[in-house]
Amino acid sequence: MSRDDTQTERPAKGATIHEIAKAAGVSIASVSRALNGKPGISEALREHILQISRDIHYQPSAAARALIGGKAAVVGISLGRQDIELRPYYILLYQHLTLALYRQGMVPIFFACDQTPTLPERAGSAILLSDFPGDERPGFLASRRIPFVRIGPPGEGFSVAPDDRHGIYLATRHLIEGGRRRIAFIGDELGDDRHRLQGYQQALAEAGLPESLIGVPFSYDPALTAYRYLGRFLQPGPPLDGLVCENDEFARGCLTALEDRGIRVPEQVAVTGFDDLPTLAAQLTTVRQDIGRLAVEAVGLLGEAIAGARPRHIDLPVTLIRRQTG
Amino acid sequence: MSRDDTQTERPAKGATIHEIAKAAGVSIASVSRALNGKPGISEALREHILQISRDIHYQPSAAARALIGGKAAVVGISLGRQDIELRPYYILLYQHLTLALYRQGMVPIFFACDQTPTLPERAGSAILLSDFPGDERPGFLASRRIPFVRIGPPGEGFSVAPDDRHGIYLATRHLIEGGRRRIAFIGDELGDDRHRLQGYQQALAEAGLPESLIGVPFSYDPALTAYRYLGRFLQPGPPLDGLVCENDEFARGCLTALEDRGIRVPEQVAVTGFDDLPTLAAQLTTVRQDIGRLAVEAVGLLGEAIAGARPRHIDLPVTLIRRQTG
DNA sequence: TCTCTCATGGTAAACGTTTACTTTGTCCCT
DNA sequence: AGGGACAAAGTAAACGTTTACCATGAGAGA
Repeated sequence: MSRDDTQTERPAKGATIHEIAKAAGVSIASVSRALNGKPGISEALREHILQISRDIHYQPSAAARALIGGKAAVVGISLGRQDIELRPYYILLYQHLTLALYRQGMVPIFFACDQTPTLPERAGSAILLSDFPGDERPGFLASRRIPFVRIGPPGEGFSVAPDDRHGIYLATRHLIEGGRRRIAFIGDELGDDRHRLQGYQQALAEAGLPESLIGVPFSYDPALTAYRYLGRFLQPGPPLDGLVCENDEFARGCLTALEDRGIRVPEQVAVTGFDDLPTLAAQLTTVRQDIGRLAVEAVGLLGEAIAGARPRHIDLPVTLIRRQTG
Repeated sequence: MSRDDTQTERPAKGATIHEIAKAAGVSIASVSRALNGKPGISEALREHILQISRDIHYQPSAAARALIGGKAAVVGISLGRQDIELRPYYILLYQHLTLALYRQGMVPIFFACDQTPTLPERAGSAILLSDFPGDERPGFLASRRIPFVRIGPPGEGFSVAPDDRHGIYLATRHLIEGGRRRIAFIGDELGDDRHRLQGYQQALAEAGLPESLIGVPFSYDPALTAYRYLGRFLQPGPPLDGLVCENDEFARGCLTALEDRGIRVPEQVAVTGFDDLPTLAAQLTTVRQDIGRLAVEAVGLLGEAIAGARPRHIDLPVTLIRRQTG
C-alpha cells in the first residue's frame, strides 16, 4: 500500500442491488443473477442491468456476501514463478489487489503457481500474476471455464499491464539525451518483463548505439544477484556510462556494486530502475508504474470477465521519475 | 501460504448468539448487550452469559457486524519497521494473517508503522507486527482502548511469538555438538529478533566458547547486506567454522559469500538459518517456525482481547531442520 | 384448444448481528 | 393503594446479499 493511499475499509455506502433493481424495473434476484453470470436470465436483460450497475458505480458489499457464505466472492490469486513471487513488487501488488477486491466485495485466496490446478475447487474466478512463456495456467483455466484476468502483456482473454516497453524506452532515451553512449541493460530475458528489453533495444537502435546486455536471472535476492553479475562485468574498469535496470532491485544492487568500487553515480555511470517502489527507489531515477491503479483495473476486468463481456487488454501509462542517479 | 495448506475460504460455522441465548434462556438482545459491555443488563446475567459464551467457544461473526455498519470487523495490521516490512517472512505472515482473519469473518487493512496513529479511525482492533524497543504503538493503542495483539515477545497485553531464543539455542547447540568451536552470530542487535542473540549466547556460554557477533543491519536486501558484511569479516581467511544466522536471508547471503571465496560448506564452515522459508531454505539447515499457526493464534488472541479477557502470551514451538549446510 | 414444458423472472427466507422500541415488573412516593 | 419512574429484558427491524422455490407466459405437441 502506498503510504498516502486513502483506504476505505468498507465499500462506499450507496448503490445497492436494490437501487439497480429499481432503476432497471426488475427484482433484486435478477440483478444478482446478472451480476454473477448465473443462468436463468435473458442476455438482453443482463446487458441492461450490467450497464446500469456501471452507471451508478455499484459496489457489492463484502460483508453481505461474507454473511451468506457464497463462493462467488472468492477470487483465486495465482502467483507466478516461485522464485520471484515474494519480491517487493509482488507484495505491493498483492496488497493492492486485496484492497481492490475487498472494495468489490470479494475475497482473495492465494495459490502458488504449482498449486493452481486446485484453484477451481475453491475459487470462482482468478487473477493470474506474472505469466511467462509456456505458462499453462491460462489454458487450464479457460478449459474449466473459470473467468480470469492476466496481469501481463496482451494476448488471449482479459489482461492488464503497465507499458513496460515504453517505460524502459523512456529511461533509455533519457540517458541518451543526457549524453551517455555506452548503455547496458540489466535484466532477465525470460519472465513477464521481456518487453522491457525491447524498449531498450528500440531506443538504442534509434540513436544508432550498440547494445550491451547483462543477463541477470531473477531470484529471491535480486539485489545480491545484480551486485555479483555487475561486479564481474566491471572487472576491467567501467566499460559503460549508463545502466538501464529492469527493476528497482537490480538497480539497488548495481548502485551498491558501483559504490563498493568507488565508481561515482551519476558522474561516471548513470543508473535507472523500474517500478518506483517506495522503500527502494529513494534517490533512484526510475520509471513509475501505478500499482494501485493496476490492481483496480485488474479487478474491474475480472468483473467484466465474470459477467461474460468481451475480452480486452488495458495498457497502463508509466512515467519517468528523474532523481539523483541519472 | 505454505503450499500444502488446506485453505478454508469461509469462516468455520460455529456457535452464534442465538445458541448462547437459548443456552442461557434469554433473548439475543441480552446476549448482545452482555457481549459488548452495553448497559441495560444486570451484572449477574452478564456474567452468566459471558461464561456460556466462553464454554461454547463463541466467536462473533464480523461479517454480520460489518453488515450492520460498525468497524468491528476491520482489523488494522500495523506493520513494523519500514525497511523490513517487505521481507519474505512478513509477506508470508501477511498472507497467513489475511487467511486467518477471513476465517473469522474479519477484514485486514494494512497500516505502515508511521501511519498507525490513524488506525483507530478505520479499524476496531489491531495486530502489531515486529515491535521494537521504544515502540510507541502499544501505548498508543492501549490509551485509545483499541484491543490489540502483538506479534512479539512477552510483555504487556496479548502477544504471541515463536520461541526465538530457544530456536537459535538449538541451532547453536547443534553446531557445537558437530564439533564447531569458532561460531559467529550474524544478526541485527536491534529489532524484534533480539531474543535470538540471547539463545546464541546461552549455548556458547554453556559450552565455554567465545562469542563473535557480526552485526548486520536489516534492510530491503538482507542477503546482499549479509554478503558484504561477511565478506569484510572473511578477509584474513576464515577465522570461524560455524555461522549462526538470525534468518534465512542472512544465511543465503553468507552462503553466497562463502561460495564466491571458495570456502566449502559445511566442511570448512557450517551455516544455519531461521524461519525455514519455503523459497529460501532449500538446502539450509535452519530453525522452522510455523507461520500459519502463528497467524491463527494471533487472531484467536485478538478475539480474546476484543471480548475483554485477561491478557496472556503464547509461545510457539520451533524445530531444528537438519539439511546440508550444517 | 388444451395442456405440458421451459425459459424467465419474482418472492421471500436466510445469514448473525445491533439497536430502537416495547413490555414487564419492582420500588417508592404521596 | 394507586401511579410514576426506572431498571431489566424482550421483540423485531435493518444491514445487502444469495438462492430455493414459486408464478407467469409463450410455444409446442396432441
